Amino acid sequence: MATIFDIAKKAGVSITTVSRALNGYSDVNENTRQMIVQIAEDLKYYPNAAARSLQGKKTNTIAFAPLLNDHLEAEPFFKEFTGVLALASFKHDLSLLVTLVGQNRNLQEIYRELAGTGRVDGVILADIKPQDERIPLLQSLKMPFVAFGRSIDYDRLTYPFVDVDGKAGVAKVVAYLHSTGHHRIAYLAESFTLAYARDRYEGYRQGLKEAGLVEDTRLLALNLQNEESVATALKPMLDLPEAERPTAIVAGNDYLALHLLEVLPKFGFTAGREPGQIAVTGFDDLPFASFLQPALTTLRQPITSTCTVLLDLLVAIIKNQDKPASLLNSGPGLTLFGPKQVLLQPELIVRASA
Amino acid sequence: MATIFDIAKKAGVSITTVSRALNGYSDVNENTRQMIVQIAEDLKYYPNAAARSLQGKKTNTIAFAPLLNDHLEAEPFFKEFTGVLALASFKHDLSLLVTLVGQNRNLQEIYRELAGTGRVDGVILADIKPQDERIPLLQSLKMPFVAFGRSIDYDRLTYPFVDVDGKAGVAKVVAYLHSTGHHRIAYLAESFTLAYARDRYEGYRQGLKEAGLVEDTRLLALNLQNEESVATALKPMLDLPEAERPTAIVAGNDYLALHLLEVLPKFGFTAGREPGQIAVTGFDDLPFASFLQPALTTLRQPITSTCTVLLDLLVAIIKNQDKPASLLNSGPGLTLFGPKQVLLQPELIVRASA
DNA sequence: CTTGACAACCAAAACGTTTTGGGTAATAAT
DNA sequence: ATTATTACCCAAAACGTTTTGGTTGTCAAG
Repeated sequence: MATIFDIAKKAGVSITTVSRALNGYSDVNENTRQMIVQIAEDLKYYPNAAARSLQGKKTNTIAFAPLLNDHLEAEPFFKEFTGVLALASFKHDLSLLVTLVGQNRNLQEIYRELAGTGRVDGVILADIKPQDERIPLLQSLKMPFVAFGRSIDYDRLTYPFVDVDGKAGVAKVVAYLHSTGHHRIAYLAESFTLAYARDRYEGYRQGLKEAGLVEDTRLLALNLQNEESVATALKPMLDLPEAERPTAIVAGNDYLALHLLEVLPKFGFTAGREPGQIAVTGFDDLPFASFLQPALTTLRQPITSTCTVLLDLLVAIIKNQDKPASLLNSGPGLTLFGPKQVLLQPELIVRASA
Repeated sequence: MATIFDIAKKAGVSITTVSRALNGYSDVNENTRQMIVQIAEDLKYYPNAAARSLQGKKTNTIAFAPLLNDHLEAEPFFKEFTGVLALASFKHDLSLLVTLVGQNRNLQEIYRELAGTGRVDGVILADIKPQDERIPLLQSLKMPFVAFGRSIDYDRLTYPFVDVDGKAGVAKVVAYLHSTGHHRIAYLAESFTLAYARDRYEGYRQGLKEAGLVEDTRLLALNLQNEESVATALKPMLDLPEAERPTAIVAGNDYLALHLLEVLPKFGFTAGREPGQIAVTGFDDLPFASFLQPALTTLRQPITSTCTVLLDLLVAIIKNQDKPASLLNSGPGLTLFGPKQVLLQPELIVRASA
C-alpha cells in the first residue's frame, strides 16, 4: 500500500504538504493540491486508519456490544436489531463494530477497551441493567454513547437514551384485556436482571389499577425463563377454583408466551379469545409470533425507529450538536423524555390469542 | 486512559520491559512481570488498538461489507446473515466490522480502504458477481478473505469460498415438481448481476434435462425484480392455450415467489398443489415464506452452517493453518469442492404452495 | 528602502505501541 | 584467568498519520 511518503516523494513536496493538501487546508497552492490529488489517485492511496486514529481523528465507526445471555432466546431480537442498526449506520456513513459480550469476560474490560483504544467514535449500549456499571464508566471515559433502555430511577437519568415504553405497553394490553371482559389477569415475568423486565411488570400493576382491578399474588409468577419454569409456575394458578382462575395471561415477552402456548394444552386448557379459552399475550412481536397456534397477540417493538433515533442522537453527540433534526418535534408515539432522551411506544398487535 | 509509559514510570522499568512482560516474553523476570501485571490492573490499562495495529499486530476484527442493492428485498436475508455472522465471530473471539456498501461509492475504494488501512485481519465477501473485481483486488493486497458465493468458471476458482449449491437445489425442486406430475414448469429469474442467480437458472435447465423435459422459452422469464415486472412476464405464459400453459412456476428467490402469489389471482389463477392450481416454489426460505397464502414451498439456505464454515476457513487462513477442524470430513450436505472451498446443500422445504 | 502582510511550504514532534539490536552482570565452562 | 553462556533489561527505531510552530519569498504600503 502506498503511504503519504510515497506521494510526497513523487510530488517533490513534504509529507506535511501532502497531508494538508488532502485534508483541504487552505495553505497549499491550488496547483500543488491538484497534482497531489492526482498522484494519490494514481497510487491508489488511502490513509491508514490506525495511524489516523492514533492522532485522535475520527474513525467513522461506532460500536455495538450487546450482552449475550445464556439462554439464547434473545437471538431473534438481537439479529433484527443488529441488522437494522447496520442499515441506520449506513445512512450516516458509519461502520458498525459488533462485539458480542459473553459472561466469560468482565463487562468493564470490554467497554474500557472499546473506549480507550481509539477504535470507535461512539457506543450504542443495549441490555441495560437496573444499575448499569457501563454508564458511569463511559461517562468517566468521556466516550459518547446512547443507551437503548433505561436504568432505574427514571426521573434522575442524566444520560442520553432511547427506550420503548414497556410500562405503558403492558398497561395498554391489560386495558385491552379488561375491555374484552377479563377480570382475572395473570402476569408471567422474566428475571429482573435487565431493566426492561421490571418496567413491563410495573405496567401490569398500573394496568390493573387503572382498570380498577386488584392485584392477586396468586396470579403472579416471577423469574421465569424456560418451559419448565413456566409449567411449574402455571400449575397452582390453573388449579384454582374456576371462579378464581385467571381468564387471561400476560407474558412479559414472546418467549414466555410461546412456552405458555405449549404448556396450556398439557393442563387441559386451550389458548384463545373465545369463551372458555384462556387469553394469552406477549411482548416484542418476534418473527415467530404470528406463526404460533393461535397467532400471538403482542406488543411490537418499533425497532426501525428505535435505531434511527439512536443513531441520530449518537451522531449529534459525537459532533457536539444540540439536537438531531429528526427529533425537533415529537412525532406520533415519540415522547421527548428529556434532552436527548426519547421514549417510543410499542404497538398493540391483536391476533387470535387474545 | 493509562498508557504503557504510566506503567513503566510506576514500575521503574522501561516501556520495552512493560510491553514484553505483558506480551508474555521470556526475557523478563517473573517478579518483575508480576509487579507489572499488577500495576497494569490497578491502572486499568488496555493497550491502544490503533497503536497496536500500526505496528502490524492483529486487530481481532474481521470485516463484512455486503452490497446494498437498490431494491431492499435482500434485507431480511442480510439481517439474518449479519446476525449469524456476528454470533459465529463471537465464538472465535473476533469482532465484526459491518460496513454497508451503497452504489454511491466505488467498490474498489471501500475494499482498498479496508485492506490497506489496518483495521481488520480478514474479510468476508458476499454478493459475489460473475466476475468480481474484489477478488483479484484482495488477492493482490494479500488480505485474507473468504467469499460467500462463487464467480463463474467454477473449475478454475483458486480462492477460498463457501457457497450454497443453488444449481443442485433448483434441480432438486424441478425433480420434485416432475415427480408430482408436472410437465410444464416455468422459471422466473432475477437479474443475473449476482453470480448465484445464473447458478440457480442453470439448475432449472439441468433439472429439466434430468427429468427428460425440453426447455420452452415461452416458459422462461428473465431479469425480473418487482411485482410489475412479474406481472408483465407472466401474462403471455398464462395466455397460452391450456395444454401449453405452465402447471408449475419455479421462482429464483422468495421475493419473486411472493410477487407471483400476489399476481396469480389477478389473472384468475390460484396457487397451490391441488389439481387445477398452479404450483409455486421459491428459494431462500426467508422468514415470511411460511406466512404466505399458501405457505411457500422453497429451498432453505443453511445460514448457520454457512457462517460457521466461513469463519472457520477465514480464521485458518489468517493463522496460516491448513484446514479448520470443522472441515476434516465432509459432513452431510457439505462437499469439499477444493482446498478451502466448500459447497453446502440447500434443504427442500415442502409447504402448501407446491 | 524598510516594514508588514500574506501565500506557500516544511521539519520536527506527537500519538502509543512493538521490535530490533543491543548492553550488563552474574554464573559456568575451559 | 579468560571465555561462553545466560538472565534480565533497555534505547532507539519503526509503524503512518496530523499538528505545531515555524521559515522563506513576494508584493504592497509607508
